[in-house]
Amino acid sequence: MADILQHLNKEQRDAVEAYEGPVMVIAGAGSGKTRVLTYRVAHLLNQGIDAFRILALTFTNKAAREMKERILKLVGDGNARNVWMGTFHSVFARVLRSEGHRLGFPSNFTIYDSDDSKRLIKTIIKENNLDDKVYMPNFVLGRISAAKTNLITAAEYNDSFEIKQQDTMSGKPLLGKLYQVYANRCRRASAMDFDDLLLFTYILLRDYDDVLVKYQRKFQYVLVDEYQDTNRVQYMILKKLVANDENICVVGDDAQSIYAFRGANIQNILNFKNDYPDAREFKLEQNYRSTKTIVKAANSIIVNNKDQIFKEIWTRNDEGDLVQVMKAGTDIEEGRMVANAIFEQKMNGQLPNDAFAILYRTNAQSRSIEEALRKLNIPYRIYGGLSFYNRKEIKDLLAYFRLTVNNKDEEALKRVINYPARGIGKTSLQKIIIAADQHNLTMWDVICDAGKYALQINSGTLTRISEFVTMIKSFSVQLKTHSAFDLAKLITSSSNIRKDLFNDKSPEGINRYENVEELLNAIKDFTENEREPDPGKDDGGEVSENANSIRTLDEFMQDVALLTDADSQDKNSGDKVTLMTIHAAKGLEFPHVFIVGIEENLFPSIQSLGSRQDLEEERRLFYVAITRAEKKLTLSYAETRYRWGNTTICEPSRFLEEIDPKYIDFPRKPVLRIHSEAKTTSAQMPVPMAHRKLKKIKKGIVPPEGNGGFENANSDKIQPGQQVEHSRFGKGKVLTVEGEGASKKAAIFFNAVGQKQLLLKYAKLKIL
DNA sequence: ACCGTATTCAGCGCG
DNA sequence: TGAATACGGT
Repeated sequence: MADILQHLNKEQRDAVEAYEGPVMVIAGAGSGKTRVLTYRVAHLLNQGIDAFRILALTFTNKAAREMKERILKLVGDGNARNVWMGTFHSVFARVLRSEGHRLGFPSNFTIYDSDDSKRLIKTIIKENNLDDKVYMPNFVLGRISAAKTNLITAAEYNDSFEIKQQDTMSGKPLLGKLYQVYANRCRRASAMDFDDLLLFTYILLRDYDDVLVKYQRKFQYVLVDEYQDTNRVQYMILKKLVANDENICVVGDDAQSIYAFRGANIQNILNFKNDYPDAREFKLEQNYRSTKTIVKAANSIIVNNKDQIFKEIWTRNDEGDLVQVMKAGTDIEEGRMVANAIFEQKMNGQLPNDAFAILYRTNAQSRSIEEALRKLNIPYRIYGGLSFYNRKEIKDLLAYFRLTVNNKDEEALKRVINYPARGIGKTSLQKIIIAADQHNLTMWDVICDAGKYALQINSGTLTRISEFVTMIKSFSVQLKTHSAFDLAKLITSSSNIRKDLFNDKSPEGINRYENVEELLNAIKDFTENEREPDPGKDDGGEVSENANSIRTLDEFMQDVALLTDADSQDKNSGDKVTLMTIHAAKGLEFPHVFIVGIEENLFPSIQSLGSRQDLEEERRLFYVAITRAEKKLTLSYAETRYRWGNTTICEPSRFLEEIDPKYIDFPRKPVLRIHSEAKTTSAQMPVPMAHRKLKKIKKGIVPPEGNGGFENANSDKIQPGQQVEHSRFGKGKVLTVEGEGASKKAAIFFNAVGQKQLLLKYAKLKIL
């Protein structure tokens, strides 16, 4: 048992063995981060520490599940099952179910997903007769979310003179009011949004000593994965939880922080040592994933960032192939080149499809790639599209379940009161909402007693409303007496959802019907499977009070809001090429990786060019993308790209120049690559012509190509000793020139940014 | 109440 | 371009 540590290298072992006190592990890409976490938990268990006292927080549910499996394998006995493991949201949602009553929330509170939040905020904006061009729902939600993430409640938001002034100056003085109304509505509906799960947890720990003490005792050892992507409220929760023993271990990589745009605070990792002066820090710098070439290429990119913890990732793996760069005329051609390259590499290496991943910056880029793959009959799977739980039919059915569990859930009520159509239309609904507001009641209260509120709804509609209420009530009373599956089945039929979907015989309709069946199957599985031991019950927790009783629908609904596609996705995986955004690829690895669309204004994204921080986040994103590759990395860019219905001219990304050219294999001539397609398409001919024509049209929008004397045509003339000026790096001196033709490169020392290796083919240099 | 047409918008997305 | 929503006519 003790020799599990033999599987670890020195640094990993040190990090695992230092199990008391604050520890930070800076784990470079592919350095065995997950390994350290799993072994650390295993090690804690082997030290005799009670599994119920260990809390491991992960970034996704999937990561939690996988980690749990690995630990179970390592430790052997089932004890590891009792470790609290999950995302911040799922763990603290459970805490809130048992403690939330102190804040006025019942244990059956609903969790609003972002869709619910958006509908609600839209409703509120409309109710207040505000212009949704000024108060754009997404923007308003963003503000509210940011406030919650930074521990600012609605009351505090409205009390803050500074915030008020800021909002007034930006022409949106009513943001505070909207926040307040939104919060009131959530509360009235006994609902929390995702941010509330964290904010209320923090408030609970801050204001209720007994709660704080209870959970400090419960969570004696806390581990946090992907610490670089935690935000302020998560940070504060952790700080509260571990304040006594400081047995906290955070694992992360500042170089892979890619979620600052939604509030992740990279300072959490950079400041860890200030927060915990006794903290021990371990760096995992040996990469086990990628070839030397890939590791070094990645390093040469990330050094361009200023904000980072110094580390040097290295590997004992083979040198490997050079990073291949492909240049395409158009996005269509880029797709073809990638598909052809995969086809070739598959043949040459006898590789399965799932050895390949194609990563892109934006979802919109997947289309041209998909088409090309389809033409070559290469099976693929796209991640990040509409997830199962986001489908309309699933949400509709879940809304019935939600309303059954929590009658106050207004977003659910609005969703299903007239679906399937039962003649309770928009106007009637509006009247109900107004009455609810006037009497400060929930919509449910109003429709329960519809006669009482002088709604001015005609009697036929009133009858239908009362039938609806009766139906939902009949579901609610069966919650505790029927299994989740039985009740779900009943609801599906009694609500007429089953009939409604069954009658639709279009292919989409059939698909929807099947999806509903699939959800019911999932509930059946849930009903039949044993309940996980619930560590939420007081210490020990082995025997929960209902251990032998049936599993009910409200139990099922507790988990479902926090599930995502990841759960339903892996089972039907099969041998397919993976297509996903780089964000979605975090934490994954593939033998062969293609990163497409490496162009200025796309990657880095045009929105990131304004600030150094944003640009550095894009660079980290590129770093993450590169480090997904194990064996071979291929980068591609197109000279023109169809975007928003227009063809735009593209320049290769600055990131391409930043890669040390000695790791790059240069663009192949498109002619070589598309010959196999020559007979099936005529697209290659028009390309250059269309290209030229568009250049003229777009001249005003696209950065001038001449670039004020910054040409790359004069690469022949560049010689050591010359003073040159670069369009971005400024003035510098040429140190060496090597290579020939396309691979000709120069080492140049720039006054502003230091020494750079530049590929003269790309570099826009002016000789001074 | 419902359906077809006009308009708008377009970055990544954990829970 | 095309998806999602708002609007206006029946």
